Amino acid sequence: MSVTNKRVRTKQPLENSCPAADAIALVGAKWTVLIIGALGKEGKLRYKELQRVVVGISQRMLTLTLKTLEENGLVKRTLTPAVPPRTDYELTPLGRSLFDPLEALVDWTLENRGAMEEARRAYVKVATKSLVEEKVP
Amino acid sequence: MSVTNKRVRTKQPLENSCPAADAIALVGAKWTVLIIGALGKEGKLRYKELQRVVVGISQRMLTLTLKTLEENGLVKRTLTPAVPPRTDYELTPLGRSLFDPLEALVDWTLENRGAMEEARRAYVKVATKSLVEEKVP
DNA sequence: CAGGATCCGCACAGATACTG
DNA sequence: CAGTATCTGTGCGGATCCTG
Repeated sequence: MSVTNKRVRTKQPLENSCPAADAIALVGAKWTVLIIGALGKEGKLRYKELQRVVVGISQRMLTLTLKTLEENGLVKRTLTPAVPPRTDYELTPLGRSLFDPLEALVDWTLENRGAMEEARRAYVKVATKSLVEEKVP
Repeated sequence: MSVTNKRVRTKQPLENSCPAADAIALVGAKWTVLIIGALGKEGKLRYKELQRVVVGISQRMLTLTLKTLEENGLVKRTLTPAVPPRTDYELTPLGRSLFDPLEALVDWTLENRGAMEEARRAYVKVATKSLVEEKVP
């Protein structure tokens, strides 16, 4: 195939459930959120800069996700042919309109991350209680 | 293991990237969005009702996702022992607070679904143009 | 520098059958 | 009814090497 590999989120076998299930899957995808976030805050970025900002992403996933985002009209790719080739990525108006609701979601997770972790530890405690209280009298 | 299988979103090898990357992964997961959405709109629902509302979900994913959501304090499970066993699920205050930003995201996808599809078709057109214009003169 | 191509593990998720 | 247990495939995603 022409791209590094297959597309991200290609499968959409459950159109019947929610009509936007696949769109949610794309929009809520891990790297999508981080890339849109990066481009939304930093503005226009080159390939390498994105790779540095979005820590931990592999070249493959960066290229792949960017390609998918470009395909869906969320990101604009500007190729400047030069001796060292230069490619800039920026949000389209559509991509920028996604930034706000996405940031709201990110803000939520940042605020309630602690509460979730606390709930998780509390859950583990009760779950293992019946076992613990016999093994550790 | 005590649960049907392994947990959803168990791996989190990239804590270093964004501190909320895993939380985003959980919160943005396909079934999470649909279940929170269902419980947010319908209120308290039983297991079977959820399975009917969230069309296309398997018993496994329903149980698994609910378990994860309960573990993270987003969903409260109320078990009523009876002749036909009855289990109700509802959002916790934390879960309800997630509903708004999540709905904003869903609304965005519903509004811009068309624009994305259009961009996708336009993208395919230019991508295959060089091929098409020679094979179909 | 900005990707493309390929190999491959492993978690996600579906289908099915079985319990309390 | 409300789950659990198991077997299985599919494709996401990382690592590595290669090109214009």
